[in-house]
Amino acid sequence: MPAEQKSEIASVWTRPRRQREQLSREQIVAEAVRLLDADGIEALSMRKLGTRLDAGATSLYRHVANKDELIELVVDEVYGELEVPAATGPADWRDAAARSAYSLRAMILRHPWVASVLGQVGLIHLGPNVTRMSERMAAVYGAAGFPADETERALSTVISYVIGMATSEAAYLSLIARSGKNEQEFAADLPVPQQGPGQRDPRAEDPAKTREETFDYGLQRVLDGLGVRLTAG
Amino acid sequence: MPAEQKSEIASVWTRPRRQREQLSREQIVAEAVRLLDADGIEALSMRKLGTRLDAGATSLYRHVANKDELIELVVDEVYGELEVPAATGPADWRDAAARSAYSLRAMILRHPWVASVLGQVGLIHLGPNVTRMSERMAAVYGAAGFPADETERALSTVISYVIGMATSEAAYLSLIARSGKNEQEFAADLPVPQQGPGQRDPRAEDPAKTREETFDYGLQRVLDGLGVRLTAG
DNA sequence: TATTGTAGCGCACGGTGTACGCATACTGCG
DNA sequence: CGCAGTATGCGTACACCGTGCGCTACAATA
Repeated sequence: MPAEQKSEIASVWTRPRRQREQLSREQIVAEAVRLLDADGIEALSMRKLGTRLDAGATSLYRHVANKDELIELVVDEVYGELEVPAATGPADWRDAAARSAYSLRAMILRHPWVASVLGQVGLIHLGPNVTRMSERMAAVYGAAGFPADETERALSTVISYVIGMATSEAAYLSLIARSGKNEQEFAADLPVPQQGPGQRDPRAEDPAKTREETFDYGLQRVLDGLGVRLTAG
Repeated sequence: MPAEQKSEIASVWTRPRRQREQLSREQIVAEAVRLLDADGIEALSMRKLGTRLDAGATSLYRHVANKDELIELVVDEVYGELEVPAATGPADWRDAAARSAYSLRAMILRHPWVASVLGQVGLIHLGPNVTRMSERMAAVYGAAGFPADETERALSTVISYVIGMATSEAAYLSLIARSGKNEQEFAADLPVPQQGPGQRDPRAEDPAKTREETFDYGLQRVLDGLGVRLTAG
């Protein structure tokens, strides 16, 4: 039968389809993080991601329900980078809290796109890494000696501050990245209000350091405020 | 000539185009806010917005450079809703700061979509309302009596905290909105770890109030921490 | 070997932002 | 009043997006 023969011929021409190494969810998520880090959130499309993995766009849907779920997975992935000290006791609380806060800030600055996603993704039904980090941080604050029912609020306070500050830093850095300049050039060209023509803004010299100092200032104030509750109790 | 006649006939059939009231940037922005409040960020498209204004999608581009610029305008618009007390002096600082903070939180909860946008829009080149509010808030902190060079950082600290906390609240509320339930039902169905079967989570009774209390707790701690710098100086 | 499940993919659909050029309406001038 | 110049709205088109559907080729099982 010609039809059969034709299909045989076609299957001859169609190369025997070398064994494609299988896609996996881990692979997809890892490549998505790379793409996001390189090109930002608006550059993430299923087609581009598929191409990077030598796969068709729709193949990804065998391992991921949809794009939103992929983003949840990706957020959980980077939460896995956090370093939260083990809880010890009241003496070390402030140090451990500060380390956690710095680690969270560093993660957001390494992956500025998380900032643009945290507002849309509720952290409620997120994955194992988010859960684990939350528990570890809760343990740190639990061991600190806050009045009962306050440890959760204390933790939220610090996390909110860090996320708020780091988000605005990340947005700023994304803006710079899109402008093509580096941070110092960008800051130097920024119009600063109320300033004489001759004098330069001292902050323009090392903007990254200034950012970190601003972050640290706020963090210390927040920890000061929480510390009052500690000693009072 | 038939061609001319045809065009005349066509212009007869073509209704003389009743005077369309002009589109204006203000109108577009106001309608965009309404659409965003009603249906969230992912529902905002130029076509839908155009339809709501009885206009074609591309007509909007006469008044707005592109969608990103529209979003910047819209963000600036809602910043105009903030109520920031006039700066008076050290005695009133804490009250004024708290009022500003509450006003900012309320604005974000009224317009939960801003939370999902703050991470992408740098607040650097934003519009008159953002500028004005920033200046008013800076004045409040400037009159408080912080050591020189600290007022800006103090302000950033509080704003970061409020934005971080309100963003997570907004994400939570958006999630609920998508689920169709109301907040109380949603909270009741939420799995809460480590809890006996008989006892109910007391927070489930009035989740909105619990959220506000959590916000206030953190705000008071932050203001406490800043207050230390005040009295020390 | 025959069967059954599954990973990958081509195609298609409905949606998006927005560039372009035309037609109409308004404005300011003679 | 008449006309030129400009501003405004819009239809069309393009490239891209997320993703449902059904086909094919292979892996594992019976």
